[in-house]
Amino acid sequence: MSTTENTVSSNFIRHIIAADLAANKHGGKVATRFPPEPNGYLHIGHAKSICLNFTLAAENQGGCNLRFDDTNPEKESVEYMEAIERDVAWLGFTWAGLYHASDYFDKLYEYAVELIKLGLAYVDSSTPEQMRADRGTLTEPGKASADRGRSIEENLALFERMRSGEFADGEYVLRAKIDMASPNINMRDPTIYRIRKVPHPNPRVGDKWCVYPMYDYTHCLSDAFEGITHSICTLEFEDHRPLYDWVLEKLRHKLEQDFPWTWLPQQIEFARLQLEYTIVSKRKLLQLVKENIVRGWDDPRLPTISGLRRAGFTPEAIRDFCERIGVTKKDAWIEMAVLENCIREDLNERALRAMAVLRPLKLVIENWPEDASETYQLANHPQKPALGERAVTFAREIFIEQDDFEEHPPKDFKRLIPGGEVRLRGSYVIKCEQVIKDEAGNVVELRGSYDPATLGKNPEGRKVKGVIHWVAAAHSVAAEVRLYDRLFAHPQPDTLDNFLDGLNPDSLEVLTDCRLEASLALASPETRYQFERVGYFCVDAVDSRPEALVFNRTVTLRDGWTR
RNA sequence: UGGGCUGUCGCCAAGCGGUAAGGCACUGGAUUUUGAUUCCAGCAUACCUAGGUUCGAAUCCUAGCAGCCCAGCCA
Repeated sequence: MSTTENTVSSNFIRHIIAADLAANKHGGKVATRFPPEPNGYLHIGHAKSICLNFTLAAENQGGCNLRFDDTNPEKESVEYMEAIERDVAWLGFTWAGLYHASDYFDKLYEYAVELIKLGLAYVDSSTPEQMRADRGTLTEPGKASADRGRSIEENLALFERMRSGEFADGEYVLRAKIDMASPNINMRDPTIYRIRKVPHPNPRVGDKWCVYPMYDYTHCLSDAFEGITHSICTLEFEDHRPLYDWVLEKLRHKLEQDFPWTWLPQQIEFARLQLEYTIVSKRKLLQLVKENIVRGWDDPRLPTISGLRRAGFTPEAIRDFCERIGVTKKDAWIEMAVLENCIREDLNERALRAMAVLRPLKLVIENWPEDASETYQLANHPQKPALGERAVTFAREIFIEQDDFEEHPPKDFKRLIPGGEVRLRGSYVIKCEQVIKDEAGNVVELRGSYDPATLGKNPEGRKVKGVIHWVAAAHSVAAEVRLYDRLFAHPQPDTLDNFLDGLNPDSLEVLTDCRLEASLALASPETRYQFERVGYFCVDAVDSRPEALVFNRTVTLRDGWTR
């Protein structure tokens, strides 16, 4: 009956969960987790996973954990962990529990010992080179290492010595004993523990360990420890699912002993987000930051959560985007227009309007008295009176946008031309009487007149089509405005041999001579506005100061007029 | 050519044997003191291809074709 319900699109994971619930598979429970490795900042691709995991749990009265997948201390740091927590919270989600895979190291070790006792894991002294050679190829089976037949007792002793620090990095590894001839390379006796004599960033771990478990071994068990029902990850882990299930199945008896109330989790894979004209790879993002190609992880040109936030995106827009793009197993490239539409739609509703002249051109209203001024109360939002009004003052000398005057206008140009009339937004209709140029022929100033009969009403006997924004010179404040454009000129920089070749050389233009209407003088950091006829802007959270305002362009307004 | 996965409008995406939802983009037109917003209209006889089963197939079967992922002591 309702015509306003937002049609939440179905997806294959929702189907799976519905079926599991119907079959009472996990005692009617749904528990998920978002498991980032703290080796970089979160980006829009993570947002897709975050939204998926948290909403799936919430839709089914379940919880979603935030779990740091911190099993590789060489790449991870607390700085990243803190940034991740901040970003997930900013997106609007509350985790049921906050965990670290590293907090499971004791248990994980104990389970590894169990695997050895079961004859399902062995300590191998092969070098990385030897292991690679023994692994075989995509079409040929692998060969067994000489250590594969080591006795359980010997494996137990060696693993204990690995743990106690007797061996150097790389001297030994612990491997699962599965099948060197498996067509699935992940099953050819994967390494599950390696020696790394480095401290761990988790303060509760510190330098306690010098052997660290690998992802495949750690992840499935961590899921089981936490009672996760649906372990959602991206497509590249599809080939790892048999290993995920193998570990759980072999250790099932121990899990059932330690967690008698729980169940074995199931891994479900979906396609990761691919967004045109940008990059969502932590490695490449890190490179852009390290090489100073951008100004940090929160550079507004980056698709990081912190970059989007600084650019002026709202959590609501990002969540809306994640819902709209859907969840499937198909490699898909999302057009940037979808993201842009989401933020425009949100900001159109909530951003207060204001006038800002980005590239000022002086216009003197010659029939307006020297020292007179007039103040209007203009609506903060044309469709929402409830959002109030602000005062805007008009005077003899004003600034208009350079783009809004054309000496030789193209066809259908609706703005100001020599001898032509245009409406000043919220004020009078004015006419351009004279164009003043410098020696080089550049237009440096305009002289004009206003029609006193046009305030709040249309002139009689003629139509004035154009409306332009303006600011009174003496009633405006200076500001720096940063115009951001897509970071890459190439739609799929990821597919290039060197993704840096796809960079857009004009991704940032800094305008230092902008004039804003006076009401903006008090704008506080992170406040978002629509500069009428120009776009949505946000006060920069890092560099803006009351006496030196800095605005970032979030996105332009749609422009149906093709220049 | 080993294994795993995918193929519905320009880009996403519903659909699960009963005769192609929706969003973005695009194109018209209306309203508008933002060339914005809003509104209204249009936009796949067609679902990778070819066969087959069926009264009926995007949905089932068979054979192809195309694309993506995997040989870290990364995740």
